[in-house]
Amino acid sequence: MKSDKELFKLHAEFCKFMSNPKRIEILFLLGENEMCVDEIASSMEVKVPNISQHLAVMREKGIVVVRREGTKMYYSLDNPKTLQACMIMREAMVEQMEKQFGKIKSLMK
Amino acid sequence: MKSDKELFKLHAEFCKFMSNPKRIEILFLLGENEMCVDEIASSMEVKVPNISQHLAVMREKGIVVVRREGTKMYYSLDNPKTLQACMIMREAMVEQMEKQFGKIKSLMK
DNA sequence: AGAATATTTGCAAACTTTCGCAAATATGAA
DNA sequence: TTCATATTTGCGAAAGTTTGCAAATATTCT
Repeated sequence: MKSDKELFKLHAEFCKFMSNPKRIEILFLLGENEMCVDEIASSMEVKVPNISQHLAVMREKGIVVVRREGTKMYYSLDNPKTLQACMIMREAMVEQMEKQFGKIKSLMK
Repeated sequence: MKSDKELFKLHAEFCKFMSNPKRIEILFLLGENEMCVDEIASSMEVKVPNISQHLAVMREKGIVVVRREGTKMYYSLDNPKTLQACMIMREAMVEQMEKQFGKIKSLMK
């Protein structure tokens, strides 16, 4: 009863990382390759401190893990399920958009 | 290039509904049964206007659909994939917690 | 030790989210 | 039409998020 609420709260906290477009982009990037902070930042065309802050959020939740190599910090996904779930959400979104409009037609091709 | 960013933004907007524990609880409830607003509210022990606001968020994104029957509004999930993705996220979270701590032991049983 | 490179942290400003409460709206019945 | 029930909307306060920039820290190389 009480612990259900606690579990939904943890679940929402865990999912919060997906509520930001940059963090979703990071998730997809790291799904392909382990990358260091400035590689992610330059690949996304975003300032390094901002990326570092988003990575800190993802690290706290255990979405990404980090490995040091000299002065560089290499980030990668801790569990492929996070990306898998995120991809299914995207499928649901695309199906939803197809149902309602032709929104995607201009974006996807 | 530009449209990738646009797509990540839409994706994050779509996923935002999962960043709130009450909306996750609603998703799980509606996964079992179609329900009307005050059934959801009393089952969750939350005020009706608050539930109605969360349902409006989920309706906007196309997570839930609604059907009127007299004075009652019956809500249900539009696409089972949203619940499926949310469940995979929960599995990832539980696996993550198991890796790090014994957090779940006290909550799950 | 000092310089160079890579990353993180702190902080303030702007913006967004959540919630409770009262009021508005919609339907059905008397 | 008036009343009762069910749901939504508007609004304001409190709390939380995102970003940029400067400063702090960590590692390596000379």
